[in-house]
Amino acid sequence: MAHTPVRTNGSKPRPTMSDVAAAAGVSLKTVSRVVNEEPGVRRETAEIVHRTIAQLGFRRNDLARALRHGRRSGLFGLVIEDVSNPFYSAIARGVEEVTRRRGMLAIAASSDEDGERERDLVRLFCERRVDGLLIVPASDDHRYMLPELRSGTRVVFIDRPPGKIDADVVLLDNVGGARIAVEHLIAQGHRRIAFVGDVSGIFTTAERLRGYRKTLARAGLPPDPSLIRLGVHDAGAAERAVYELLALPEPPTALFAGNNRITVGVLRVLGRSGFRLALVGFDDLELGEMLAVPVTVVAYDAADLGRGAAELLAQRLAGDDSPPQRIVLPTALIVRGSGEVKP
Amino acid sequence: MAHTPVRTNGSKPRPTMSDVAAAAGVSLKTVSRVVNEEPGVRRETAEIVHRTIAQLGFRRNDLARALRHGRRSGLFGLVIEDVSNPFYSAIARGVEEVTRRRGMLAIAASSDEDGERERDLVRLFCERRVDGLLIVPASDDHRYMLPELRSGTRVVFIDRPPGKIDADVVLLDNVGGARIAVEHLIAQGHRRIAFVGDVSGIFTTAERLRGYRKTLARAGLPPDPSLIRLGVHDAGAAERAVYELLALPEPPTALFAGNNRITVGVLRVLGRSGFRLALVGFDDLELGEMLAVPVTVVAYDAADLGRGAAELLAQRLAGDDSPPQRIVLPTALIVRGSGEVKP
DNA sequence: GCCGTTCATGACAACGATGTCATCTCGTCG
DNA sequence: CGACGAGATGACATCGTTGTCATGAACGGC
Repeated sequence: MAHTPVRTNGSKPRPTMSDVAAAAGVSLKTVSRVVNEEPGVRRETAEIVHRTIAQLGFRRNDLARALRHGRRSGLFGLVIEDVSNPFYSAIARGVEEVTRRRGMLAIAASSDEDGERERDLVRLFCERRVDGLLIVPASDDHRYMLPELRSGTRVVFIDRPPGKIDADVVLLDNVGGARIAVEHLIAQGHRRIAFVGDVSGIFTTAERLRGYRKTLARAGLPPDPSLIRLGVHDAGAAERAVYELLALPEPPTALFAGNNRITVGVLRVLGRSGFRLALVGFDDLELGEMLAVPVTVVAYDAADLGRGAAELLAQRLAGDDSPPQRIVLPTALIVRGSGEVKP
Repeated sequence: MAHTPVRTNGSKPRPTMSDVAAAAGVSLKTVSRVVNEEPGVRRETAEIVHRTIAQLGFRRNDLARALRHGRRSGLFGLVIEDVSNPFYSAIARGVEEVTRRRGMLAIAASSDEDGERERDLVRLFCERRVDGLLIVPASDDHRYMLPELRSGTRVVFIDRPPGKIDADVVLLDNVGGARIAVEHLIAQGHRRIAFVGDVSGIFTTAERLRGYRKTLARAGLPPDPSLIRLGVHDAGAAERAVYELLALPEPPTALFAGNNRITVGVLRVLGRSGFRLALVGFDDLELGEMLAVPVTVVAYDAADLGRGAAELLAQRLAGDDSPPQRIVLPTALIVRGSGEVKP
């Protein structure tokens, strides 16, 4: 335990360029030149300055630096539902990969699906003069950020399109994902395929439902409203929905779960009750292959959402003023067993 | 080069307090007073200013604000291994809960277990003048940050103690967790209990190994070096280690897995081979109860690590200069089945 | 009616960095 | 030998905000 003691109370203020200049016997501007590796400083002078910097432990103040007119803060602001949710933290990771390459940083914060919190975060981020915003929408009206956009702060939306404004957005192919899921179940011979989804007001739910309906129609299967359960918000509600479906006069033989929480609820019922029911879920599950019922899912690369959005944002900041883009990322079916149960 | 502000499109620059002052026909300082809700402004005047602010879409510039001497940036810097890893993102969530309550924000970034990257991030954070740092160590020598600490930037370490400096740290009770795991296996009647762990140089591995050894000794069970496998870094290596253990002349009847990656590897072997082997893992697994082999684990609240560390950091910034603390958070056994297999 | 007090407001410097421009010192060429 | 250009360096304003102090008006007490 031969530790160097941390001296915290007698904390000297951070040295500034002026301090370095004084100690090195040069002018402030010369220090600035050395720090920024600008030309026009004699090698010897630069060395002296470098030594002094190391000796004083000088660190350039990026706050002051960004203050000068036209300078950028080098920050992206990321608003997601919950930083601890694997889907969103994967997005954050994707964003970080882009910011890291550019020597930037990202501030992430959770909106917890609260529109007001989203607005608060946007305000906080703008007060810190982030160069751009990346937002997974929690509110359905984004006109409140028009003044920010006019002031040059750029924004790219992720996973859901913005409400009432036109802006860049990076989405998953929700319709296509639903299509491959339902087509897979149809190919196994199923004719009565149920859909359990979250509140239909949520963009992703609506799109997945749309894909489900379209695919059934294209296969010539008659739509049956009793097989569609919406407003299912958590695993518990999903369990109840499944029991209701199984209690129908003509129960479904297959089920398409609209997101991972619902898939978990369905799996609980299947694990407990021993019902035979084919299942394909949207969103991959960690350890999906090691579950008691290995689950077939529609998967995608969530980090790509973050990467794509951050790249687009960077492109916008670099001056790209083309019309707003809508980027759609592909989904793929991962076959593990639960979706291959025959009717 | 003429001074050309970087402005991406035809966007107007953000209005400043001066702009508001001019438009409202008052002085800059009066606007400042209104914005900061300082006393000494007539209600009427304040109203005019508020209207002008709304009309121009003024947002106070926190960069400029933080520049004034002694002001805080209102930012915490969080260095974790990987923002997309559930353990670390839970920590980030805990930190966010604290910063949110205080109107602050946190910048999180991933060190990817790279000591050099950790130093880079600390440098970046300090250049942005974060008020404090929260670090899950990736390097084993933190003397490099002594100058920062002397300048008043506070730091709290998470999950692993710092190297070669003395500072606050919030840890899990690794020894205690190992103890309850091994005691549980002993209580089931096991006498040959193996330990599979990561590189022994990692603090958490060393502590868990220590707890394992101590508990065996206290139970009067002879230590057997052949039952200890270290340097196991991923699930694949864990699989191989388990096969080796099972091939011993006197194979173990129970196994304590040092972390979640190892637990996954062990579960794969158990799922495939049908071996009977009791298993307790350190770290909970998502959907642990729904796995083919429901897994008994040593669990804890990772968010508490973040919360505790952030609270402590805030306390330090508020002026607490007491000696460095070591906070140890409890762990608990979650019994699900895999640990209750009899010898 | 004068003076001291309070209250509202404003002028100005400072924070730490960078952009602009001036100055100063050489070596070199005519 | 003197003018000149190039390279090195520095003085100073500036970014947007807040802290300090000054100013000016209104007001009450004597």
